[in-house]
Amino acid sequence: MERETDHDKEKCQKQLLPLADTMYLLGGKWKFHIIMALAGGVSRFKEISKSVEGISDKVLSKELKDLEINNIITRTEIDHFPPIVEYHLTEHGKSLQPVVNDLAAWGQKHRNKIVNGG
Amino acid sequence: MERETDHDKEKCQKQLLPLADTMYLLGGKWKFHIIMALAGGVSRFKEISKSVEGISDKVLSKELKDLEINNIITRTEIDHFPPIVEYHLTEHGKSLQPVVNDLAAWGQKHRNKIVNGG
DNA sequence: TATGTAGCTTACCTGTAGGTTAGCGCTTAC
DNA sequence: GTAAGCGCTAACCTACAGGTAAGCTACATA
Repeated sequence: MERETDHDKEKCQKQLLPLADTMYLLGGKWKFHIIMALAGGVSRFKEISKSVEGISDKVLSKELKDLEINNIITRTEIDHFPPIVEYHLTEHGKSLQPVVNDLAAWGQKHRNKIVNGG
Repeated sequence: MERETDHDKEKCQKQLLPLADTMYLLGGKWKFHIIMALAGGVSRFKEISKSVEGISDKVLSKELKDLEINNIITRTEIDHFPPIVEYHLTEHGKSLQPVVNDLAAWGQKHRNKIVNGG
């Protein structure tokens, strides 16, 4: 019954919570788009909304809030009229980069598998 | 305007599709639980449903179908009464392991950051 | 005869992510 | 005076993921 190769049930169980966190945090339709826009040097609200095609102001605003709460981005208001608000990736946010790359790489491989009828 | 460090907008755009695929494939409430159950040596429907606490038959059945379509698992019917069906990770499915580990590791780090008020 | 079994499927219901539209404060530009 | 601009927010609606409950096959046991 406990005949597993290099697998440890406890360890797996423990992975599930942080995994769920991550998936929740990065899930949804827009998170990656936004993160990548920010990674690409875009920083102001309208710039992001232009860069992330199709997103509405409301949703963008909400997603940015989510990301800020989770310490992925910072929000800086500059006292000015019309308002200026800048968003930037935190170090923690930047640490997502390799994970995202791996995910994308796997996704690419997966795409080929499926398309080529693997 | 094109002043980016090691960042390439095109590359990012190209990442978004496979990224979306992956997130769609692994997203939802149960996929990881199921994959981990299978990775842990569990293979029959009822075993999985017991191992993945809280999942309903209907949802498990649907998720397994999804995973099969996406070539993450195989489904083998054994002619028998009562029916016996075995599910196993494919090589492709197993190749998710490192990605999942990275994701979980980042999630763990993230959890600490947030909990410790990073 | 009734009940339990494995692996589903069908029908139905609910919660929520995300879409649409509108409007706010406050200034400059026509 | 009125229109446009930025960064939101509020009100509303829809689609879909996922939950619950029941039923199917065909045999085995009580």
